[in-house]
Amino acid sequence: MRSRFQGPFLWLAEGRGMAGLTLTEAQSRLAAHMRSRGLKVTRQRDQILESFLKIGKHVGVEDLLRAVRKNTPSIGNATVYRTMKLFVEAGIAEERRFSAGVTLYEPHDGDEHHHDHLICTVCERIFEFENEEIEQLQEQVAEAQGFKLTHHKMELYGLCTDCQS
Amino acid sequence: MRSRFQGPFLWLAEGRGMAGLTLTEAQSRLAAHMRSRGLKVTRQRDQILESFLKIGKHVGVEDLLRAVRKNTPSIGNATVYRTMKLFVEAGIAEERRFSAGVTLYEPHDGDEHHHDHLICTVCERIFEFENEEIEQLQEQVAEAQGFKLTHHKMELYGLCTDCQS
DNA sequence: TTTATTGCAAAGCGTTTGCAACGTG
DNA sequence: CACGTTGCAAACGCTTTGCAATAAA
Repeated sequence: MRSRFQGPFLWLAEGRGMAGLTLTEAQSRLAAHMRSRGLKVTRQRDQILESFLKIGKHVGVEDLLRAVRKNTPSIGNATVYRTMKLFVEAGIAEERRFSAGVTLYEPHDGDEHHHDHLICTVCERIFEFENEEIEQLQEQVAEAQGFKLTHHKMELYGLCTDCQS
Repeated sequence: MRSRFQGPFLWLAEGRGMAGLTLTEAQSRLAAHMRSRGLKVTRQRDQILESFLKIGKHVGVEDLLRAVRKNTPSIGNATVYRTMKLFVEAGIAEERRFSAGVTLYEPHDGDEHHHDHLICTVCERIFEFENEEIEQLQEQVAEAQGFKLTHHKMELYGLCTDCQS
């Protein structure tokens, strides 16, 4: 019954370039985080970081693992799981759970340039978009309830152009 | 490491009343759905429906199961899982996956009266809100990409009033 | 009487953990 | 050298499934 999740494909809705986080930038961010916590930068972590950024978009652990194994065949899945958590803590990656129960990671550029997702329920492609107006209204809603907002998730589901016919 | 999910508590942000879906309304909706599909209305399904609506807010299967067992101690968890899927198909319930990996169900009133969530990252309470302006902007964004919107999810995370001190 | 549904227990899936060997600082 | 990290396999928690018994229609 549960159809295997095929993809996901990412289509940039706004026609803008890919993630702004460069490898060297991420590497130094990681190094800083490791240093400050007494942790170590290992070959595996660096390899995972490289593959992760090369993919540059939403990735699940399974796909990421496959990518990393091209260079480091012996890597274990536990390492990837552990490392992605680390990346999240280091501010390099963001974890997103989509509706089908799929957990994906995506590069975290910084707090400027937040984007949300448009998801086609038929072909399961994921499109990105940004909308400053909505973000401001979200702030207002939060403020009205006395909330101090830290982050948010917004996903719009529907049929993309191709799947409407 | 993974802290057991405590709750969730629901706080109505707008001070409006609880879900508008009445038991009889839901029962007839269910009966119609069953009839049209050649399925059966059983004691268990009716019992689950009653407990589900009585709770009236976000429930996980575990909590719902506990509630139903007060009246029908012999009920199996598989039945609850299967029934909730059925309710979703019948338009009685909506499935929501929150970030912690928690899957919750909530009564589905109909398409009018959609609400979203404000979630405190400290106490994990979930507040509801509605904002028509945001909904309209979402429509605009979707339209700009040629999308036909069917539904959406929006979750705002932050610190609630109580947890800011 | 037919066919869907139930409860149970077993399997499934993605993720996490314990551990001994290993590698980094 | 000390101690964090790795890969492995086993454990985990939630969810789904196969099955024989049961109950709606």
